[in-house]
Amino acid sequence: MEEERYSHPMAEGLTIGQAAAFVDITVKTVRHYHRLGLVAEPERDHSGYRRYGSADLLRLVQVRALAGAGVPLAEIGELLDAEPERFATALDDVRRRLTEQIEELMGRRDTLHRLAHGDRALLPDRACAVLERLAELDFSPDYVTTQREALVLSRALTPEVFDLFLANLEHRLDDPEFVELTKRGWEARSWDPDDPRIEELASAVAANLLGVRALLTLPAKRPHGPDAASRYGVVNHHREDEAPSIARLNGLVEGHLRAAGIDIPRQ
Amino acid sequence: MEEERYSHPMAEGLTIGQAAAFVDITVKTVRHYHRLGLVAEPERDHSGYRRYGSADLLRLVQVRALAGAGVPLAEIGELLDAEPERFATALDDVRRRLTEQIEELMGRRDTLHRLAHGDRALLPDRACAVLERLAELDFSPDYVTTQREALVLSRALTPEVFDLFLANLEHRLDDPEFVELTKRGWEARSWDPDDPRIEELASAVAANLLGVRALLTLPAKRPHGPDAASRYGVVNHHREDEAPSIARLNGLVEGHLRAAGIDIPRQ
DNA sequence: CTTGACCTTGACCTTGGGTCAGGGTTCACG
DNA sequence: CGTGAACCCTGACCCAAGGTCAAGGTCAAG
Repeated sequence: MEEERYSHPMAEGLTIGQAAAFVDITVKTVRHYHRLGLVAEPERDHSGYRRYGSADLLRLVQVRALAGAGVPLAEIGELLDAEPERFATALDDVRRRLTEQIEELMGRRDTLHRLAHGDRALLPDRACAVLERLAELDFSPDYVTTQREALVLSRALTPEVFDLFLANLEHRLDDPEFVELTKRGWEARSWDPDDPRIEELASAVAANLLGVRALLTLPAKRPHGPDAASRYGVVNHHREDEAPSIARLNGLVEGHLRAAGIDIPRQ
Repeated sequence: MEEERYSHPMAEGLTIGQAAAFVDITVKTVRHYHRLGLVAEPERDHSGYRRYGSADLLRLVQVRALAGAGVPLAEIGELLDAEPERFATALDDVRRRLTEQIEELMGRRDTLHRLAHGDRALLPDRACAVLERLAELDFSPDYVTTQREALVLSRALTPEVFDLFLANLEHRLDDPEFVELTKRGWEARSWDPDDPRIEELASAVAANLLGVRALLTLPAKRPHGPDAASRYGVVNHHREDEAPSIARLNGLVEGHLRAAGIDIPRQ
């Protein structure tokens, strides 16, 4: 009776396809595990097919459970061959890693949520409020967008002056003259860079700004490092390339302010 | 003043390293995004360095937010260039995917938790209870292990007989004679396969089993397909290769049962 | 005797980058 | 006015964890 069992070549175990279905993975994955030495190669039958016995299947189940939990394949081998206590410790480790991953993903989901509902991902609430106020004051959407971008850049590149920038916007928006001058400045985008009205406007803007000198004073703790200047440059001259007239306007205003003793970084 | 800006080659924007630090990624990653066309290559300065302006930085921030949320890089490009409403829909989609991922990870963590606390990942509670009972009845740990493996295999490979297998164990463990015979059977592992005591033991075991014929009747719904026999074989002859005497004992018991009219699959 | 479903090996593709090699640029210090 | 450190450039290869394709052998059923 038993000899018959061994003389029947087909019954010596499961084929790779059956074994793979057993642990719910693909045939290719099983072979991958063999190549990595994670699961020993089983005996082959007379035609070269792998034949899986119970021990192989159990091993596959164990490997799959760990791999499915995110344990790198390279670690699974030694882990399964370790003593029970080390195994238990390692399992706990894996569980902690999983928990961390879950929390990180939840954080990302929140970020995305905020991204979907405006710019709350990139800017603090105070800045969002200012942007909403800009829209209420009937500034053009393009202007609001440009200011939003400038805020984002300032926050990231020159955090020391971000608060100053924000405070400026917050306070100046209460000043109807400033609002009016700024809207006119935005219209200047379409002017010729040599338009004489630009100089006039620059003088008016500078005078208005100089009305509250406290808001023009950079913090004593000036930024450091050789890239400080280029960071200022990126923020200060954001989008100027789109409108040369604006570049000229800004340059003139800066000149006025410097002439009045205000410390404005060059570039 | 402005000419000076443009005549100063170094101030035309941030270098790749500064830009990368800005969005908190590596230089290599930024270049990777360029190669994928996700972020347009910025202008180069006179020495061939990439120089990043505000628009580039904003784009990098957006790309990073999406990539960080798990959106495949290949999709990010068209997503960012899509109209706002399609973008919003896509964002919602991404959020759903993230939620799914989180739930899957939590499921894995649970699985791992059960894996760490015994075999509850692989076996139903009823089976775990039986295994605990085996330990209480003072069966050797090796025997318990072997039975556990047999249960796992049976559940996966021959689910139609798994319940029968389990019911058998549950009921027979109340029978002191069965317990005694089984322990003796386990000791037979170390006997010579030709030991005459094996035949004796096989008769006793068969007689005991035949005491409750209901537990020996396979379900009418027998398994299907050409691999049914090999599946039975794997379960029935699990670990026999380790002890030829056990193989002989099992064979003899099967013979007795068949002689008594019990339907036992061959192989 | 053919058909279709398996099995075998081997070589290359994928994603999101990391690492190495070989060379050019810029900057601050002495 | 060097010189060293810290950048930058390109290009080529490497990783996990498999997937896909190719070219052929094997098996059971009609």
